[in-house]
Amino acid sequence: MNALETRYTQALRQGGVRSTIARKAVFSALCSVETPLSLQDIISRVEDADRASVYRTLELFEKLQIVNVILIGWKKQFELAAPYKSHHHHIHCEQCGKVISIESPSLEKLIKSISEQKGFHLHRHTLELSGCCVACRKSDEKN
Amino acid sequence: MNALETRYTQALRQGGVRSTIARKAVFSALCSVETPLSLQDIISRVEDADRASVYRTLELFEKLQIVNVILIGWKKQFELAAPYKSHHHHIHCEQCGKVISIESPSLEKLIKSISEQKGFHLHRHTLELSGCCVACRKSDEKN
DNA sequence: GTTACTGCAAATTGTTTGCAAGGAC
DNA sequence: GTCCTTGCAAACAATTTGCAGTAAC
Repeated sequence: MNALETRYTQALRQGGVRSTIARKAVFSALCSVETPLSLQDIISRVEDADRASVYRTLELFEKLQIVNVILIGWKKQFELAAPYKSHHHHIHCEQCGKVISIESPSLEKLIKSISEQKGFHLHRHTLELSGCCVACRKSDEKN
Repeated sequence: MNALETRYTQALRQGGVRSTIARKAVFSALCSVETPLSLQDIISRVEDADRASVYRTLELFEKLQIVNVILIGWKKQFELAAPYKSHHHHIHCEQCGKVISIESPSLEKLIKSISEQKGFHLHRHTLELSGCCVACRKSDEKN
């Protein structure tokens, strides 16, 4: 069992819930990819758990802050939250669908200070950018 | 017809689509509120349009950049985009559900410069914060 | 052994589609 | 008058729920 898995098991225990095969399967599916997955993606990758359990598991994981829900285009997608995966955001190309990650300490600092100004204690946040990548702009010029 | 409606009508024309009663009804519903609305909210507020038309209309509005789709908690929600409504983001309280708006030029500047660094031409972006507001923190302390 | 969790199947809710009729231009 | 758009109803897909059996602790 690696460090991530240990941390995951502890998180469940601290949340007062059991560590089960179905939950582990969902966690592993999310661990095995770099990009976010939709609910249907996860359901089709996870043989060891029923559809209903995947729904229940993701809802739980979101409460326990094991995963983040994000909206890419029109689709809700899931990915591991920090500290299971480093904290980051995404920018996705509307033309080719490519998704790349963004990490920016100064951005994080600014977001935190804005929420404090508003009197909030910040728990989580999501930022999604979309536009057109270099490659697509170049191929557009050619045509 | 006010300035917003004129702009809206022009946007449809420029998009090469017709200005219809159903579309106007959806637009008006979004104009009449301050906070974002879910699909079901919109369907129930709009008497003049069928469910199916609301779906088709929102898809169109998103393409034409008349509305933005955002994720608040688990729910996809819609609201008017700039310039129909000033560009802003949200912070919502996980306890009482209150949603307040955020406008920050320095944040916008930073986001723009980050996407340029990544070689992207930015079309749109969403930022959603969530946490706990002052009021809820105070009432928690009492209990 | 106890009780939380799961899978299954059914119920419910959300979304999309085809097509004839109606409305915008 | 043309053809885009709508409403309707039906098909389809996604999500939730109840419950008996199973597995975690």
